[in-house]
Amino acid sequence: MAKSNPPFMSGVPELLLLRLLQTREMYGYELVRSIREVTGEAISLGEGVIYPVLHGLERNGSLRSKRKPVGGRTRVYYTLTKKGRDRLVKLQGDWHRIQTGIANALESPGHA
Amino acid sequence: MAKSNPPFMSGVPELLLLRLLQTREMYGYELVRSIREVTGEAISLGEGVIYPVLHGLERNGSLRSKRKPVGGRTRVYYTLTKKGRDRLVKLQGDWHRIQTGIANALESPGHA
DNA sequence: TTGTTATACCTTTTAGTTCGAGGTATCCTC
DNA sequence: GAGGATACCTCGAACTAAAAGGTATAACAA
Repeated sequence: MAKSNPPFMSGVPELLLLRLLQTREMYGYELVRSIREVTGEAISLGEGVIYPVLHGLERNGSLRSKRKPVGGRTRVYYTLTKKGRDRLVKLQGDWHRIQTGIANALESPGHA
Repeated sequence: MAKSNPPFMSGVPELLLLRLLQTREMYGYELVRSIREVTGEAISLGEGVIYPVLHGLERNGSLRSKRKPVGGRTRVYYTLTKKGRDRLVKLQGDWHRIQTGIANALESPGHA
């Protein structure tokens, strides 16, 4: 891994993409900006992260894409498939579990 | 990365170790079990993860170690240094930020 | 006393992610 | 016509964590 956005993420890009696409279809460049907004600037993922993940999700059947020409440029819009929705539910559950586990660890006694 | 404990962790081992050592000094093998307990089984980190992180933290001055022979075996106890305490504060802040950002992303509208 | 489980340390290999930088091309504004 | 924003993409480097393997002592059971 590398060093910005501080650590603590792995699978997070995937989770965020699926979550955003649950609301409506979106294209890559748009998703890059959306992630910054939606997370209140807490998380910022570059195109070099987003596109590969998008392609991977499409390859494994979680997403479907369709190209739309918009004013000379082409946008590639992504939509969730059934499999993608299932995957999202799973990841949300995982995240919740981990997040709760860490919260427990951080709260316990020892603010000595 | 790999695939168990589900994803979503990176820097998490370090955070948990520092947090546990904030309470009291502990040795490696003990930390491995403690992490399972404290996180309510949500997170399980093997020795292959813990020891290297411990050594890294000591190398960079976040931890100090001392060997104690206990009934024939030797235990290596770790304690937080000033630098380690600072590091913990930083990581907790990072975690909080990320965690909040993701919570925002997951809650927003779109439960369509 | 032999075998197994638990304690306790450790390293190496492998697999996987993310980041950053770079690359192309169109459109719009100044 | 230059520069910035839009829009797609790929590759290489850096880093992580996971899994598996390795040593050795202690404790307990068969």
